[in-house]
Amino acid sequence: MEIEPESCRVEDALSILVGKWKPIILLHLLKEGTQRFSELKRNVPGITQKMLTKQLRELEDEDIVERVVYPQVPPKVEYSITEYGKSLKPILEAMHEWGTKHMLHKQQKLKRKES
Amino acid sequence: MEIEPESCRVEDALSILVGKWKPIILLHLLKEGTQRFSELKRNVPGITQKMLTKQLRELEDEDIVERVVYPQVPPKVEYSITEYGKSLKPILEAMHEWGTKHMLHKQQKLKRKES
DNA sequence: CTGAATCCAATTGGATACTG
DNA sequence: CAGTATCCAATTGGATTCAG
Repeated sequence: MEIEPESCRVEDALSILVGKWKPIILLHLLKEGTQRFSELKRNVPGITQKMLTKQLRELEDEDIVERVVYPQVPPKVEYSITEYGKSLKPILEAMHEWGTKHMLHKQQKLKRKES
Repeated sequence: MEIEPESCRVEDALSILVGKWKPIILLHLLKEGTQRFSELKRNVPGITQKMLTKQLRELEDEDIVERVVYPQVPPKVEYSITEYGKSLKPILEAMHEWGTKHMLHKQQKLKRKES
């Protein structure tokens, strides 16, 4: 089946995934299930609080991620993938698979250049 | 199958597709086959010469697009998707399909808010 | 613990003019 | 026709500080 360029919705899916940390955040939530803010922060090396908050908010706005606040002191906030969000899993897997092959492709290209 | 977040290659695939005009350029090349620079420019409404050049160069660097220059005056340059580049097609289709559903999802969410 | 606010650097995209 | 070059605006990401 052909996609008509005029009615292309690739960008709409793309915009959900772009953001320096979104794929890895999603993978963690898919793998470990519900996680607290601090757990995610620990699991995603290098991310700052601001960025983690921002990326989670954007995913929440698109109904990909659910945020549950426990009104207690100190605060406890849990994040998880929604059922709807899980529909992204095949796409993430396809991209991971393609990306893995592409890394090999680039390595081989580099080797050809060297010799 | 689970993707280990530590070895995630989603970003690598993502980086090929990101860029304001890349998906639509790829769709045109997939649909119409080989196209001249000026044809692409006409087919992608709103794009500037600079942007078209830049996006095509980036796709070429990743071996997704092939560029053939005919040494004549006035110049003629043809672009096409490589065989390797065609391996992206299933991903583009999956994203288009997901994106289409996501637009509906958002519309319905909006309607629920209104009522 | 979770996050908002501020300030700044880097990247990306666009308008325009010029060229072989 | 198919670019390059320059300048500028917008967006994105990061470091740091403050707060309930």
